[in-house]
Amino acid sequence: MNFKGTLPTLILEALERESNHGYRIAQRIKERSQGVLDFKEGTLYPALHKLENEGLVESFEGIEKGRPRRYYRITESGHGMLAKDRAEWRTLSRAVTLILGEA
Amino acid sequence: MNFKGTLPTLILEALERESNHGYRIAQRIKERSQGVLDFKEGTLYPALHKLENEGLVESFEGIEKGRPRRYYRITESGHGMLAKDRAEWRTLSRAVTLILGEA
DNA sequence: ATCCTATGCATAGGATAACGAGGTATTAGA
DNA sequence: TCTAATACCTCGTTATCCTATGCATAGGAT
Repeated sequence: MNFKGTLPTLILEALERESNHGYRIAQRIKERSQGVLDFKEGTLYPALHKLENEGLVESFEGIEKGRPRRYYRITESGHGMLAKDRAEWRTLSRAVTLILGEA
Repeated sequence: MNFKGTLPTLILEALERESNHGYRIAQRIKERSQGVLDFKEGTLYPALHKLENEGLVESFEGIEKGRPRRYYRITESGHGMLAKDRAEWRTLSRAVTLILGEA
């Protein structure tokens, strides 16, 4: 089960405190949502590349367990975008909840 | 500003108490969300036709101010779907709010 | 020793949702 | 008379997500 349009925001949130690599970001989203949100790899990696193209995240190479990993870190503009996205999420979710009934 | 994937649910909700025609449904969604949600006609009518194809709403012809209008009413299965959609909305919005922070 | 699962990254093809732009037509008011 | 609002509709484009697939390695089970 997933929520269209929220993935970029959730990725930025995942990178807010610490840099991470793609696979771990996806796991983190799943865990933090208690298994509800589960974005697939075919969705995650293109989204990550897009965020990088837009300058909202940067990637660098790291090594974990002797093997190369592609790590991502959030940029300045990424922090700004996250703040906007959070505000937008609140506005929209309140609007829908207003109509469908209290959560 | 809009929320991908919520339109069918919002349409069903709009028809829950009273039948209505397309244009009025869109206005209702906008009003009830205090102007936040604003689905365009190019989105609304195809969504309405799809719901009809799926048997979740039925249409009939009515007359308002001497001119024909296409009215929609929610069906039995439409009510069932609305209940499911409401539950799903709560699950998903809670999951996202859990990650992004309280509304 | 081999197989499966999980990890980890990536792309291709298809479905769906929404948007903008355009078309048609009527009514009410300036 | 012209414009805005009402009312319905379709088409082409873009974005998002999914499934399927490919490649590769590590660790545990058989």
